[in-house]
Amino acid sequence: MIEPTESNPLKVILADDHEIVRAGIRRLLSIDRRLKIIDEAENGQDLVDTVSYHKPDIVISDIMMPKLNGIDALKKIRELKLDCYVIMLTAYEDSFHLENALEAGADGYLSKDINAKELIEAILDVIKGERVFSKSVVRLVKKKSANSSELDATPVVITKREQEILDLVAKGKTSQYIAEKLFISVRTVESHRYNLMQKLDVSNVAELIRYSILKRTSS
Amino acid sequence: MIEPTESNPLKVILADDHEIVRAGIRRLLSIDRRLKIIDEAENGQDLVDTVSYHKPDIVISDIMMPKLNGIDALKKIRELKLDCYVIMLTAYEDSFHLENALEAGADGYLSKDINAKELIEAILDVIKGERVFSKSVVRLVKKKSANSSELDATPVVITKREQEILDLVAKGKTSQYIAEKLFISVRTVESHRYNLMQKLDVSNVAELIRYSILKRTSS
DNA sequence: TATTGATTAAGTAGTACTACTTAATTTTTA
DNA sequence: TAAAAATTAAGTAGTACTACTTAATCAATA
Repeated sequence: MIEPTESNPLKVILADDHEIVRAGIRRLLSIDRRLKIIDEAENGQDLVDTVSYHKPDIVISDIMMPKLNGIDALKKIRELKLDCYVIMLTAYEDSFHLENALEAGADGYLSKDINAKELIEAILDVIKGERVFSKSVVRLVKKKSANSSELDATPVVITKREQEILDLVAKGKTSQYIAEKLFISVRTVESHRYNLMQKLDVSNVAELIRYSILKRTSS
Repeated sequence: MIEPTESNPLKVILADDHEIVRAGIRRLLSIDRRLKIIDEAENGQDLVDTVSYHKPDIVISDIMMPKLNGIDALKKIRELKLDCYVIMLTAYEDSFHLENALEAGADGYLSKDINAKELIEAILDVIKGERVFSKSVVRLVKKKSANSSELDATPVVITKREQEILDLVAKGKTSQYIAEKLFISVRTVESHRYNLMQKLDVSNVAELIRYSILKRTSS
């Protein structure tokens, strides 16, 4: 990719199901004339279609979207060998989504907290072939790469029992309730909760729920 | 509606995005020959379409579905004056969804924990013109109708600040973190959390998040 | 059958959340 | 500008969750 210029700008496609978010990104990117948003998509299916049609240089996509989520859309884009860089822009700063995104072939994984300057820099870096992560995500990457030599890709395996407990936790049930329902000790439930959080690299029920709800939406 | 019989069974349509759930309901209803499932839908849009086409006697629908959620689908069904009873079958036992469902014109609101006998009875009751709620939901209804004479319909209003805090809570942020981010006291954040839970009639962060995520999916 | 993985459970300790009240200050609106 | 609503904040107390460890039992499988 040659250096983008005002007369030969980067072709960008945005994907997010919320008009507000798209408007926000449009706004952020509007300050740099080297970037041109050529189309937008409000779900993963639209995204795959518009990427096929427009052949953009770069895609900036949300993860949680109706019809087809961002990660599955990314997989399709890679399958179809549509040559473009893809940055996931998301509210989920956990290693579960990060890993899925990387595995699917994302070139970047940025938090929605990002500002204009950072986003534009990230795009330009990605175009140069680099991978970008927002600061808040770096620590997850570090943690992972410290444990593994290069690409460990240890898949997160949630057992049947854990899934059962996760579902109840996500419904707002207390450990006490879950214990009674499943005829096990409160301490056992707590163990499962703890193990789940370890596996998913989160530290509270809120993030646990995001995982459980998103997983359902994505599959 | 005349009494359904084996030779003249009730026409039922199911809507749920998960094949597993539909299969489960099919199973539950299969024991009563007076009920016949004539079609299924896996999202709200499909549901509206199939109801328009098939004119069923009764619809049993999930709330959280892609494309169009169950409540919005119900609204459309009512708008289109498609004459049928609608029971929401859901995992969300909170007054937020209950109220939305009732407001949209639901004839029943049942928990997914229901068993075959209860479900069949509920359907037959609804056909007689009654409204049905599963036990776990009754307490919510009671609470509401105690305060209000008949139809209070006090809308739940979440202030800007509360929304801001809800979003952070839903991201898994602690009160400590939120306080620092918004330059307010931890106790203030806790007050907002408490008020939010009161307004939404829930008692922990898990249910709070369901609300916040679902609200986003539904609007 | 020996090993691995799943499930169970408890110890210990700290942190965060939840419940409910009261009330002062802003801000908004009638 | 007075009244209402929103935001702030703290008191008090209890409950639930989170962190990390160790370990027994059971089931599957190599």
